[in-house]
This record gives sequence, structure tokens and C-alpha cells, in this order.
Amino acid sequence: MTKPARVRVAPSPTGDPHVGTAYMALFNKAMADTTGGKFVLRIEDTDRARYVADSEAQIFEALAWLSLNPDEGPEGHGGPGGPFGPYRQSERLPLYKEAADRLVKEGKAYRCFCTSDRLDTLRKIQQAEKSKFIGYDGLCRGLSKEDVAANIAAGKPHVVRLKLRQDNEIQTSDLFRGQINFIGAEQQDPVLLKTDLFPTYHLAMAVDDHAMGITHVIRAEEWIPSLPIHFELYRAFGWDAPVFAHMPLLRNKDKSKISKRKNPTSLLWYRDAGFLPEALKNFLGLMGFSLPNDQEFFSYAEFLQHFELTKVNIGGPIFDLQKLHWLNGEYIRKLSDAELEARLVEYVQHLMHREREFADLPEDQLPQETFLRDFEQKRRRWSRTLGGLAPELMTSFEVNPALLKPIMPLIRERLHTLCEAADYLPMFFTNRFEYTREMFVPKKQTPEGAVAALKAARDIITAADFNDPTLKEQLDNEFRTKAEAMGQKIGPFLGPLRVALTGSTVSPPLVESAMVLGKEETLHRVENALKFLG
RNA sequence: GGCCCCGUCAUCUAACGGUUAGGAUACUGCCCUUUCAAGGCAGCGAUACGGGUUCGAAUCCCGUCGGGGUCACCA
Repeated sequence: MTKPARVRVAPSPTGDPHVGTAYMALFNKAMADTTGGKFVLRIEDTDRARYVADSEAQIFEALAWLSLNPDEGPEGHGGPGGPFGPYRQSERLPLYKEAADRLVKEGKAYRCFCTSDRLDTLRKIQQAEKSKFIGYDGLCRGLSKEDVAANIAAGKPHVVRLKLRQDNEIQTSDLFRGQINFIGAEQQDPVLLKTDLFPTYHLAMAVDDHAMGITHVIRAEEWIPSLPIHFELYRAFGWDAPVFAHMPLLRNKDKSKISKRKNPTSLLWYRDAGFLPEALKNFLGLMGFSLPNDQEFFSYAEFLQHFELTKVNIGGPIFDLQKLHWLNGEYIRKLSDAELEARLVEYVQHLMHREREFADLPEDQLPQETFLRDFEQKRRRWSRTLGGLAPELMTSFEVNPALLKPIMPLIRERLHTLCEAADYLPMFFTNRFEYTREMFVPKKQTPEGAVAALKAARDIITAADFNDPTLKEQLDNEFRTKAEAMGQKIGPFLGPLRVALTGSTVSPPLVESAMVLGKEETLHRVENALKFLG
């Protein structure tokens, strides 16, 4: 067993909680839990321009939904607090200022008075000249003490930049990839402290990770290019650097970094779409990691039993919603009737109380990839259906808590996501169907045959005793016998009855559904249909 | 474009330097079937390419190609 690791996930509250945050949270938490360490949540709210007020609360909620709660983190929203707080960077501003000042005093950083305009122009010129080096030219490095003092006296705004070594190789390392070297001269002096006295990511990360005793920085691969900054920062401060481990980036189907346009990225979306948190977590655990013996299903506890950070596969995995869809179906099938019912009730309540359609892109911005687009369109339709059904369902449910129980076995194996219940649930709560004549006439069936079959079915149901324990077998047999007598196949024979009872050509098993509806309601629906067919 | 990372079926992945390169999703076919599912069986399908090292390479080395990330007073 290795030493207890202190790890963290550090999202910035700039929008919907991101699936990548959950991915990092999972592996960080696993690292903490397998070493007896601590998993810290730090809110990186240093960009006041992109700050979104309720984002932090949603991050908490999303992590809680996935049971990826931090051991330490900001207080509020049920956050745990902890001995290394505050855990919001906006509440730690003096620390960064102090750290930056220290580096300036020691000559390891300097004040830069260059304007954004100058920087933009500089960059444009470099790009126009096809310069290999694109970035800050270090103009203010050479400013004398007097110049700096004069500029400050004149009230010129400034930033603090780290004086990066420009001569030799900057050696960095990554747990998975080993040593990674960068040429100092190819790096630009990064901004540490912004004009508004907020730190940039680099400064805040180094100061906080050091102050919070972080031992392993497990973060996304996109940070590798800033490794020289981070190593040089630690060196400038004279601190030991933590172990850096850069996880592969989750990808879109086209292998680019996962993005909202091409894939759902919001955890709220996954919840809205009816994915189970344990399925999503399992799926995320499959990204870049595998358990022995081809084990694909695992609880978090099982994940921990086999988790080893060094076993991570660093090839960037494509986030395949289709496989998640399958996996989620497997998880749903494992739920007991009572559990599935509870999940559905919770889910429907969630839909009912939510204030907006989360992650709702305009139609023309839906993902191009067929499966994703179809899935999102269905999701919206399902969502609307269930949303509309919700008040009625919840009321009936409160009146009769046993209501859903008999339905669960009929729909469980038909669901991949909870929202797909919209295909099967409404028929048990309403008989106002919008069917068409065509729906009553399946393939290998005629309009006359359909009416005849429906009437025959009505007679059989009328004669049936719904209290008889062998009702199902009886109805099965009688339908079959009658169909045969009428020269019809059982499928086309029952088609019209299916539409009459369920309002759809697709439904849970018919006889069982009729039994849930009861004799009176079943006959009522058949009569309605016959009336409709004239 | 510079720098950096990565490269096993379409996708997620397995394989002490020795396997007919395994499993799963998806897809296809058959079976089951009262629609839709679920389930069962089967099929399709990969070591990017070229050089080395080695008795032997998916595995080690080099090159090429391909993909990705990054080049902000965003994280």
C-alpha cells in the first residue's frame, strides 16, 4: 500500500457540470480511497468574466448524484469544509498576491505593464511573419526599478509574470509518460497575477496544491503543454512538485476533445436523459481502465479493488453514448421491481420540478452524428411526454403507492434509460389516445379482419374472469384458438387489441397489461376503439 | 505552423518478448416470440506503415504516416 494520497478535482464554475469533471473526480477519488487519502474539491473561480452563479451548486449536486462526494471542499450546499480551507480560490486572493509579491521580490517574477492591445498586435505580427515563437516577447523583463516605480506611480495597471528560464531544457515528468522536456527559449513568460489581482490558473494551482498538501495532480492531458510553467513555478517557490498524472482526454466520435456541439457534456443532461449514476460511473471507469477477466460491470467498491493509477491506458477514448446506452439498460435490468419503481418515481419528480430543459441546444445545433441526434430528439420527446404525465402520475401514485409495482416487470427489460418509460407508462394512466385507423391494421391484416379480431377479443375478455389466477394462460389460449379459427396469425390478430388498449403499436406484453388495467377499463378501451373504427 | 502527447477490430478494451491476437458495444443472420424489447447461437471485424534488435515483436529501438492537445490578463 502506497502512502495516503491527497488529490483534488478543481472545476471552474463556468457552466453546466461537465462529464470530464466527473471523469477526473472518479479517478482522483479512487486514488484517495485506495491509499487511504483524501479527495478534495476546489472551486477555481478566478475568472469573474466567465463566472456562473449557480454553477457551483450544480457541481455539488452532480458529484453527489454520482456518489463522488469530496472529503474536503467548500462549505455551503452541504459541502464538507475541511482543514485546508477556504476551498474557493476567490476566497484565497491574499495568498496569491503574497506569493506573487514574493517571487517579484526574489527576482523570479516581474511586473509587466504591456497592454492587451500591444499583446494582440504582437501576436498578429508573429503570426503574419509565421514566426515559430508566438507569445510574449519579454519586453518588461528588462524594466529598471525606477521604470517600474514610475509606472506604478503613474497608476498604470500591470500583471505579474514568471521569469521562465530561457536557456536550458526544462525537465518535467508525468507519471504515465515519464520525462517530458521542453526548451526554455520556446516558452513565454506566463502571467501569474492578473491586473485585477486575481491569479491565473498556474499561480493559483501551484499555491493551492502546495498549501493543501496535494500529492498527486491527476488532471486532463490538455495540461501537458503547461507543465514547464508548473515545474518552474514550484522550483521558483522552492517547493517539491507533486506527482503529475495526465489522464487521456474524453473524445467526440471524430476524436476531437469532447465538446457540447458534438456530444452531450453536461452531467445534468445525463441525469435528464434517465441514465443511472452508477451506470455512468461504471462507464467512466471503463474509459482508459479495465478490470481483470474482461469484467465490464463493476461497482465502485469493485473498481477500487483493482484500481491502480499506473494501469491507466493513455490513448484517448471516444465517449460512445451507444455503449453507455446499453450499459445503462443492463443496470436497469438488474434493479428489483421496488428499486426500479423508486428510480422512476424519483426521475419523474425530477423532470416535474426542473425549471428548464437542461443542455437544450437549438435543433440546428444538435450533434450531426446520427445516433446522437436521434437520441437527443427522442430524449426531448420522452421528456415532454413524461413531463406532461408527471402531475397525474404523482397524484395517482400518492393515492395508491402500489400503483406502479405490477407495471415494473412489464417494462424493465424494455428500458435502456429511465426516460424511455415514456413509451410504456402513459397507457396505464390515460385512455385518451390519438390513434389512427391505419394503426389498427398491421401488416398481414385487413381493415375488416382488424374489426373482426377486435370484436372477437372483446367477447373473450367479456367472458373472462379477471380474478381467476390462471387468467393469463386462459386468455393466451383463447386468443390463440380464436385467431386460428379465424384463419389469422396471432400477431395480426392481437394487433388491433394492442392499439385499442395501449394507443400504440408498440407496448408492454398485452395480456399482462390488460390485467393491470382491469376488466372494466380494458373493455372500455376496446369499446372506444370499436366506436372509433365505426 | 512551432512544441508536446498518442496510435490493437467502427467503438471501449485484453494479451510475463512465444495466444488460431481474447472479451464487450455496434452491425448482420438464425433461434425464441403476441408488438417492441430482452435472451440464446453464429458471423463480420484490428496490432497504421517501413526498417531494425531477437530463434521469435502488438509488445523493445529508429523513421514515416495518421490523430489529438496546446500556443490568452480562460481554466
